[in-house]
Amino acid sequence: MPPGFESSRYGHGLDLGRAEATVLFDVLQDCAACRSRHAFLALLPKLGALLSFDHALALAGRLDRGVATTTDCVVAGFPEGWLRDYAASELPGRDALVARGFAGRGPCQWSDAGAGLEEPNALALCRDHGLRCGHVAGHGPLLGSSCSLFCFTGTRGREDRRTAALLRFLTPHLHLAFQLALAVSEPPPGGDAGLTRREREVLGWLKEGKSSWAIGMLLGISERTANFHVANIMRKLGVANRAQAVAAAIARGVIDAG
Amino acid sequence: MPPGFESSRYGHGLDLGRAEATVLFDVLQDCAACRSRHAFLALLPKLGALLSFDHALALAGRLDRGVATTTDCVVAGFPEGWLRDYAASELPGRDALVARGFAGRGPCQWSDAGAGLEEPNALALCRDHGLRCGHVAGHGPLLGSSCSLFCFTGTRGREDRRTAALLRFLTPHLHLAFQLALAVSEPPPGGDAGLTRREREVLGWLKEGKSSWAIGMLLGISERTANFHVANIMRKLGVANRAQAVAAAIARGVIDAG
DNA sequence: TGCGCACCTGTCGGAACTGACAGGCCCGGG
DNA sequence: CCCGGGCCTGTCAGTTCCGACAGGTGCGCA
Repeated sequence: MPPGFESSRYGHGLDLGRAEATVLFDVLQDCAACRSRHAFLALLPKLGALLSFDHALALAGRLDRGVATTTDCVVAGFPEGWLRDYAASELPGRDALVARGFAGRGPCQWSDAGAGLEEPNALALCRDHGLRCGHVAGHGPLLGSSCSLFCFTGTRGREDRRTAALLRFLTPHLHLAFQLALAVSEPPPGGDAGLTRREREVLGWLKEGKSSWAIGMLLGISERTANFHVANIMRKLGVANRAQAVAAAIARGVIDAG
Repeated sequence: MPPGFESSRYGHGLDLGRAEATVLFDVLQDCAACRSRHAFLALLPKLGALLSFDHALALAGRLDRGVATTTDCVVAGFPEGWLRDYAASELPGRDALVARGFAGRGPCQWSDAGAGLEEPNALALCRDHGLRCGHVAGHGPLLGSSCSLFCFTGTRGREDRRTAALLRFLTPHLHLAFQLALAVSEPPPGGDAGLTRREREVLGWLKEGKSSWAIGMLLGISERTANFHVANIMRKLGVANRAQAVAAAIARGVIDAG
């Protein structure tokens, strides 16, 4: 009998009631179906039944040698004042909470964040704005190179091990949902750009660093024809050279990075 | 009160018992934490408690103008004979079940697959090998361009609407788990290849199709120095030219396709 | 039968890339 | 203090790319 069965409640270590289990299933379904910023935004309030918070914030970005760079964000109900003060502060780019989140070091809550959290961080600013409780959880890069950070805060809220366990469970799903939302919300302009099979084939060899002559050999056509295909590829993708063509083709999913 | 609460069982439309709900949570946690083919393989048997099957198969590939190409697969317990016969048949590359799955057209089971499913497909072959029940579910490209297909079959098994609903719920999570497993199981050789900040900066402009002269302008250095950085990038990545450098950098996650 | 399209081939010249030479400045660690 | 590394600059020769010219074949469709 699996360990979870010993408890009268559900989820390994999550200690969920029946209503919460149903909400969680709902949220997980939404996570996998998240295809826009709006869908992601709509997903956040549902978490309120599980985590109990007033405001939520999701950041996407990168962590490079300990320095966190934010590239995108979705805000759900954070106070205007807080946002303004945060932007005006020295925090953006140096917030230790963000760096910790992007590193995927596990959830962290206001009550335990004080100890062991480097300065500067947004904790004091949150308390100044009356956001007395909160959780931050993040995730490192997964399918792609982008990290995520999720912050749930407000005047009330539970800060216990159960909530931490729930966040630990949810964060990877939220990360994937967020990445999906951001990836799909900016759809590649023009899909596959109407590239022909031959042109995709040529792109595949361009990606491998082959010269026109080599591509001609590989495809059994003349070097000139390989050049002809490359020119058409560049024209259709609207790019200036082969390097950009490869990047654009990968970005649009015409070929994969492999 | 959300609709799910009206039922004495859990999950919107999934109609799960307590034990099944716990298994499902467990599986979902594993999905988000899946980092290797082995982890994905270990995840499949757990589904047995929910779907009841003997053999499982996961395919990754692409769908191009209705033609499915399989690039990778993970097999859990399929009979040797079946695999041999399938490989020897005309099916690989033309199996309508695979094409349907890669198109993400929703789960499909043996009992209803006969009607409306194009030929050729693997159904007859499965029945020949005594695999009398089964489900196929697939998913289109999500974070990346790769599609997934999951096949659960055996001599026994439920083929009802509840199982279909469960598969519909699970498939996106399985797809992401599978993509994660494949993406991470072949780690980029050498990580960031020891590229310096400047070199990553140059790569970012290469990706945009800038010439050496333009990169020099943009970075406030001479054209020659830009060339110097490009040469070092190509040497470190072990590639032949800029186009391949861009592809390799994206594949390794040094820069993103953006 | 004509039309569009994918695919193929050729030449030419200027621009860009690639690799190898040789050197300079600045900074941190042994 | 020297050494290594990141970063910067230069020259030179050979290769490759890129755009624009002008064509040919085969296939499906109206």
